[in-house]
Amino acid sequence: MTRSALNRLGELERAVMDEVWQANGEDACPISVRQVQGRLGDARPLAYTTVMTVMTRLLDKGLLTRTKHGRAFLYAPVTTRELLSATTMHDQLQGMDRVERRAALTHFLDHASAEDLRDLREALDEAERQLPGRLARLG
Amino acid sequence: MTRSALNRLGELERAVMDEVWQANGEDACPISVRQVQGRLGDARPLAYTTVMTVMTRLLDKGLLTRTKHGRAFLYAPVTTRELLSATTMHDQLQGMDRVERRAALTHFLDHASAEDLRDLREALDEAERQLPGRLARLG
DNA sequence: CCTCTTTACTACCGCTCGTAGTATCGGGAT
DNA sequence: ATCCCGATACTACGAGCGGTAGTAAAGAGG
Repeated sequence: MTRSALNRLGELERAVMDEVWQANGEDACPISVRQVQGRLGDARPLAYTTVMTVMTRLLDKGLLTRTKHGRAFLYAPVTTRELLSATTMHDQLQGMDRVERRAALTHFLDHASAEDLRDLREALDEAERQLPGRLARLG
Repeated sequence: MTRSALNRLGELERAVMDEVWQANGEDACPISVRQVQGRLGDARPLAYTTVMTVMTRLLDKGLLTRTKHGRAFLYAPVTTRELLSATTMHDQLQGMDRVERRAALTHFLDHASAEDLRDLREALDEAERQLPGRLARLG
């Protein structure tokens, strides 16, 4: 699951991942190709094989796992959307020096909603409470 | 400058943008194609026309501007790397409900360095100090 | 006017993604 | 045991993008 691969998901690939993630949230995972086709069906009528091809590609990219269940495979997401987003956010800061990172973070907050700022502060408090442990764990 | 276009920059396109940004930091902007070719040259020897093609594409994508200077065009970045990163970070939260956003932010902090957490807290303090003004400005 | 640099236009190849057909295979019903 | 149905594997194809660059044209300087 290369980092670059994750950001470069196609439109349909992303839509399929969203359906799988949503199914996961409804405890409807692992999920079959047929079911994903059904979920997409309302907005996007696609051939069964199209959905299967996309899901196989997502499997190759390491975003889905599958297990055989009877004659069919059932698919489940390898990671959560939230974790993936967080990783991509981090990637955006890669290769910057500290000054630039700060600037980027400041810009990020400049355009954040009041809700996000509040949530972020709480999460930050929590993260800092756990930081000593994390640093110790890292040596 | 579509959002999707920004995340989907190719390897060389990204390298060219980095050179232009760096030149900008050295007050060496606007910059010519020839100069960018020279900056890349050490690590990546490319034909002049290759660099020009890429810079024209970046112009089309809205990431560069140019002004004629004598017979040549001089290019300058439209936005900063930091702002672009911040925008992409925001994009990662798009389409999530509040619970998911919070989870994503928490994951983000879980993998942040101590330095980033410190910088983020300071930036957060600053952002919250300015928040009332921002909210008022938005109506 | 000739030459050198720069630009504009065009091209090509490899890869990815959306889309799907065909061939095959395995189970359940008869 | 056989036939059928649904699922999978394999293959394909066209559009678009990105890396790469050649060629033609245009303009400035000698």
